[in-house]
Amino acid sequence: MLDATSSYKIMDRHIPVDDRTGRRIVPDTHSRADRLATTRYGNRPTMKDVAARAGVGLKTVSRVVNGEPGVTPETEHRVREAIEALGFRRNDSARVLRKGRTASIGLVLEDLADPFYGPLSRAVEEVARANGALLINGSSAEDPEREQELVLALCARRVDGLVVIPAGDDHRYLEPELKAGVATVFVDRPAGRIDADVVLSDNFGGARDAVAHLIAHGHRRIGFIGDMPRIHTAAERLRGYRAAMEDAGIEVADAWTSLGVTDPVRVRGAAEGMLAGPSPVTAIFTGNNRVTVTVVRVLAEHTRRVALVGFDDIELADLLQPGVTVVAQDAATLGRTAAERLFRQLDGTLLTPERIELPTRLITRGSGELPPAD
Amino acid sequence: MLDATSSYKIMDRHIPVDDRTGRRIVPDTHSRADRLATTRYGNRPTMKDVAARAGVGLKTVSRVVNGEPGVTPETEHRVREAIEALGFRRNDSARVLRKGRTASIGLVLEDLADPFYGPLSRAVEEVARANGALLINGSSAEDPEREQELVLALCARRVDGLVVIPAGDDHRYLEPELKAGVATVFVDRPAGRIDADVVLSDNFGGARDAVAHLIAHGHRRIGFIGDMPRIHTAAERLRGYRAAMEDAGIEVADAWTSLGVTDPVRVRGAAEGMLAGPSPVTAIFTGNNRVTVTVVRVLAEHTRRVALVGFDDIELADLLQPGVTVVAQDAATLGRTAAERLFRQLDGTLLTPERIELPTRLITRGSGELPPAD
DNA sequence: CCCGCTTCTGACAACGTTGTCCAGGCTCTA
DNA sequence: TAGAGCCTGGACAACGTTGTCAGAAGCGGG
Repeated sequence: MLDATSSYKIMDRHIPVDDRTGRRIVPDTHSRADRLATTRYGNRPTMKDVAARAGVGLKTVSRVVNGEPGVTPETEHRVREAIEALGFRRNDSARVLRKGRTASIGLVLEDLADPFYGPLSRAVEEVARANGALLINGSSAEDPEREQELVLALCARRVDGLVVIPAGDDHRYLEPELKAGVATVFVDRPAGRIDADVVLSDNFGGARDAVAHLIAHGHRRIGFIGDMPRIHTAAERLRGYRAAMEDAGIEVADAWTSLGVTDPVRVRGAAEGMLAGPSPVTAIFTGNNRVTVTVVRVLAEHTRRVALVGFDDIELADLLQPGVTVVAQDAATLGRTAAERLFRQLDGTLLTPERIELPTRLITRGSGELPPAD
Repeated sequence: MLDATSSYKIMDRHIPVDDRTGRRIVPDTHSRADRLATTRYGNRPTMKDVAARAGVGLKTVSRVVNGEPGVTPETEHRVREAIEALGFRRNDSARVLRKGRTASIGLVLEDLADPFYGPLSRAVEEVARANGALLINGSSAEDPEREQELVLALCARRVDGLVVIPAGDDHRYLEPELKAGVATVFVDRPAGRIDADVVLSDNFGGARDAVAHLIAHGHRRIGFIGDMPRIHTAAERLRGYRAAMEDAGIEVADAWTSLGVTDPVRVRGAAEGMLAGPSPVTAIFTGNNRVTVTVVRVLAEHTRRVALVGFDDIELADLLQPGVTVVAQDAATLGRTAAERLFRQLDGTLLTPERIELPTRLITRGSGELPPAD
């Protein structure tokens, strides 16, 4: 799948090639510099070329480029001139091969376009930058196979570490990589069947608080619309919902919960269903931001006022009528914490995997404080 | 800055090291396989190790790994067993060095956390994936120096191509890279002082339409709040605003335009300023999504109804009272178009730089259709 | 039985960089 | 002025992979 050879044609830059050896043929000027100047990467100059032009040894160029001591100012000047003249830039691929560290980390998430992941990946990027690393990014689209494919492609690139928001629930395929020293932190959902660092929100507690909040405002018939329970966060939020109901001694009717429903059309259907019938719900707890947005739309079309608390904050939630009460999780902190743990694994100060749970915050804006309207 | 050596310590995995040579010391079992098994990357097995274990030559392993023909099923089976047993994974860094292509592209944008860039980078990622490439991501934070630093770091990694949303206005530093064959496409804003592919929205036309829309609804005193005119999009939108006003024969008062203002506090101040005074504006045209959001908040606090059209769509804009009329640009198409052109550059079918302008779309939702309230 | 052909395999060099180590020239001191 | 020690510079190998090429083994036909 992710394979360099088959991907796209190598652009031939119209340089004659020796049929037998495949080497580039260059007019032989009998000058060492000229012969050396013929390399690949679209004929990028190498240290060898710079050395030839500056009339110094290869290693001396390396020393200048890397700011190592032991080069006279005069020599350094000549080298710098040659670098400038040729437009040389060090090839980090080769450097990586030699040094064994790529100074890059991989981030696999569900969907870059989801507003929840924007701040998260930005936070990871900031930490990476502070540690001199670049960020390689990929979306799994909630597909376990694609997740694995991406993760392994990143491992083949020899990223130093991985931040993974898992789509699947079995990560044993990562065992050889972990053993080989690839630092790994899972975020938002725990890893499956392996022992690894994980940073998550208190999904259970947040959901329980949200539903308890609705109960405290007098609701008894409370609906829940969430994602597939296969997804850890969804399962935890469902568990929180159930716990709060049970704490209040309320028996949950089957018609009140709708699981595995996220696309707008089906969410709409689920919401309509709960609001119809002989004993409709008077409040809805929505399991993530996408569901919340759709339910807000549905409720806006209804005359009866139905209370709503959503998991995840949404932009402009305070400007709606009524404002949308939410359980907010801090995506940026999630990402920052995970990335920081990653680099602590890398510098060796972090040894045993831990599970870190970050608190959520209930933000009341009106929709969650509406009384039941029977 | 982005330097592999200084970034973080290499984790010592408690393997004794020869002080003189720095090589790992391994109990000498006099077995070739055992000696070969000692490599780097946290002691990852290499093809050499696999070869030794399978009792075949190095190249045969390479053939199996890459699915090249000319290996008997029996040999292949032995090799695959060895790969499995050792947890071998091909080192793409070495592969890249040998092949000269990294099958990765770089994306430099302003801020991953900005909702406008989420869909854009997702679209770029999709195209990259379809072409077998990975995506390396970085945020410039609207800082030209940081943009350059990032771009050059990506070039040092030898990404095959770059998609850049420029922060600066001088990209001559890219000339050696372009000459060396790094495919490059600029998005959202054109490159400065170099000739390169660029994909942008019709900022001028969109802004003119937006303001003309307000004028058509009877407004004459129309304010504009936008970003620094140093930023191309901001300048174009300002130009569109001016053009629409001029077309209608309206002279723009100094107090009506506010430039270089994006942080919420100052936007709020600018908006309040326009709405106060002897002849306040009756409508505001906001230059980007962040400004729009703040102005929506400000207007929500005012009793007098002020018309509003914003550049960029915002989520839930239809649910506000009134719905927010916007000029929407299609971030995903922007990204997809740019990435597709990038790969067409790479396969050699695209030769001369072009400027592509994508149309914008005026979405009327209420706020832009309010009549003037003097 | 030998020759030539095909099929499979492996030795070797190369990609561009960095780490090691040694040579040569210099300075400084006795 | 000779010897020790330091500084600078360069030759060389190695990182893990792939491309080239040639050798070995198997096989059929003359």
